[in-house]
Amino acid sequence: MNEEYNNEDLQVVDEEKVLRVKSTLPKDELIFDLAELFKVFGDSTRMKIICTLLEEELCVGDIACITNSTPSAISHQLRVLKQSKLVKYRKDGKVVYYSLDDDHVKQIFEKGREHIEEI
Amino acid sequence: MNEEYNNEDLQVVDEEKVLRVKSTLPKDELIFDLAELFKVFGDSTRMKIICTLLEEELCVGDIACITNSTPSAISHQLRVLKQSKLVKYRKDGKVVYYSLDDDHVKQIFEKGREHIEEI
DNA sequence: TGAATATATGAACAATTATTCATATATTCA
DNA sequence: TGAATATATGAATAATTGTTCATATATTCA
Repeated sequence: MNEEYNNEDLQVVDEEKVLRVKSTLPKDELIFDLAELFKVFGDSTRMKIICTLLEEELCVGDIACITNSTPSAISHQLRVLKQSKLVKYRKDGKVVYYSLDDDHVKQIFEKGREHIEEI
Repeated sequence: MNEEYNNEDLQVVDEEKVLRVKSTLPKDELIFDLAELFKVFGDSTRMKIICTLLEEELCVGDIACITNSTPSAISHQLRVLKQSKLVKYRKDGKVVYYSLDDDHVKQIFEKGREHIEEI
């Protein structure tokens, strides 16, 4: 943000409107968290991982195989998905199985798909 | 993607599963488009713009004022939102009014908020 | 215990991108 | 017509980020 810029330079078209909308805005923190959440969906590799996990629980190696990626790249991205509470995991010996954490992922995915397909 | 890496190096844990999930994956193009769509939601400035437009139609200058940003930055980001068909606009003289293009934006926003707030 | 395997992770590099600044375009109105 | 205003946009810069590579950790099993 340009620290020099002062919005008072603007001739606001509708000052009342501006004040009203400003007062209804969610807290900056929520807006930031929402952006961070959608950022996680905003990468092809992670979106592919999500698509595989929509089907069933899978281990890292299998996800890598299905998505034509490397286990390392997948592991890095699973970490991101984990941090956003989008996936959970269970360990079984050497193998770590990942699955979607809750139904929001599927719902967000579906809403996105609806938007894409209705254009 | 590492072109050298060959997934045949992996000892796939469950080959049948891999083939089954692989066959149900959406086309690469849809996955890519979905990631591109969510990428648009994945920026604080754009998320703020979306929040303002959830309330009502607004012109560029008013959005800039409400979000404490510059008209230039807002205009750049509105372009991105426009390209994803998330916002539409109408001109009225010098002023351009932007609004959300359809209800998907609100729905995606709400699903995201639900996820955030239920953690 | 030691080799093999699955996954995780840190550092580096390359690519993407948001903002700024300068400027261009479009519109109004005196 | 020309000044003022609203918006748009291109280029440059700074910051973020995804992948790779090397390596570390954890687990199994011979």
